[in-house]
Amino acid sequence: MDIRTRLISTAEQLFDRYGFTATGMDRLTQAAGISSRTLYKHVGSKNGLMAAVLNERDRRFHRLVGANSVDALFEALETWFAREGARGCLFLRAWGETGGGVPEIAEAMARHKQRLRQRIDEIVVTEIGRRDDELAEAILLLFEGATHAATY
Amino acid sequence: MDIRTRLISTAEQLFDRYGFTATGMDRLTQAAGISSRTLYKHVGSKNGLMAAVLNERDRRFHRLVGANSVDALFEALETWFAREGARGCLFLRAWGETGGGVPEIAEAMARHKQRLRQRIDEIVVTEIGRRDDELAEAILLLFEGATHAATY
DNA sequence: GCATGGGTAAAGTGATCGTTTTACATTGGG
DNA sequence: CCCAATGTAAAACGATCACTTTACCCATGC
Repeated sequence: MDIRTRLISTAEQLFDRYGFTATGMDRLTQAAGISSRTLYKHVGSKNGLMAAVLNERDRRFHRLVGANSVDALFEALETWFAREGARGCLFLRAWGETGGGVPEIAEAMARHKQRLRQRIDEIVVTEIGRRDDELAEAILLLFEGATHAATY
Repeated sequence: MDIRTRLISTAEQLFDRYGFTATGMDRLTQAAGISSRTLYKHVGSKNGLMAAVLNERDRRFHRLVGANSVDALFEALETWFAREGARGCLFLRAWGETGGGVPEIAEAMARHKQRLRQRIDEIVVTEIGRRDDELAEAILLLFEGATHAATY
């Protein structure tokens, strides 16, 4: 596997499982099996790594959630939980742990949520044949609620 | 104001605003205007402080959410946001930042979520005159969804 | 045939972490 | 009157933080 891919995938697991701030770079390099020098050549900084992890997760998320029905959307979410566990939205968690003060992370989170909302808008259109902002909002709330309630 | 109260209320604000792990004890003692020795006499450790903050927040939360209609429940939530801002569920955030590995924190979070569910069960009974687990679950999802979607 | 790019290992940077310790004020009750 | 409780200020604790540096290895390609 490509070094950068392995790094980001390892980091995603550790960040998700133990938290961003609580996960140190030493633990990260050791788990990924690379030297710290290589890590910094690839992602520049811890914040850079966090942003890279989020952006990669966003791509993977939207690959899974490509369905065009509400049922399929929530089935995809359950598949995600079964595969990777449910510990809340990693984007919100990253944003919260950094106090919203890291631009690259705040942007990654904003982009992700915007795309999620767009995806739901599209699903609503294919389901009922027209836009419906209130319906889309309700589905978004249920989706977000399921994401977080699944942790307990 | 009582020292312990001031400490816990200050800590709640800083934890909420900047994250638990990212908030150091120096910053905390300085903001609360007490010495670190006094802090440790009162709460024992940082984990103890986090648990104390969560338990105090749980009490405050249920004092606000004492309503007995669904509308009043969500109005209370909006009041909460207006007063303190919306940065996601502080219990889930604490649990996530500690990887679920601190018993006092995991228990505080479990207790809070259990009480929330009970509160919703009671509201359902007063609204429709009988228990309805599926309805309660749906309301819980919407509540959890609103809590987190309000951050963006 | 050797320069170059991409990797490793490991020590070192200064800062900051949570926590404890030392030494000293203040204050209320027996 | 003094003892015990409760507070402060400030230094010190070792550990760990994110990150950089030094020195070296090894392949690939001109």
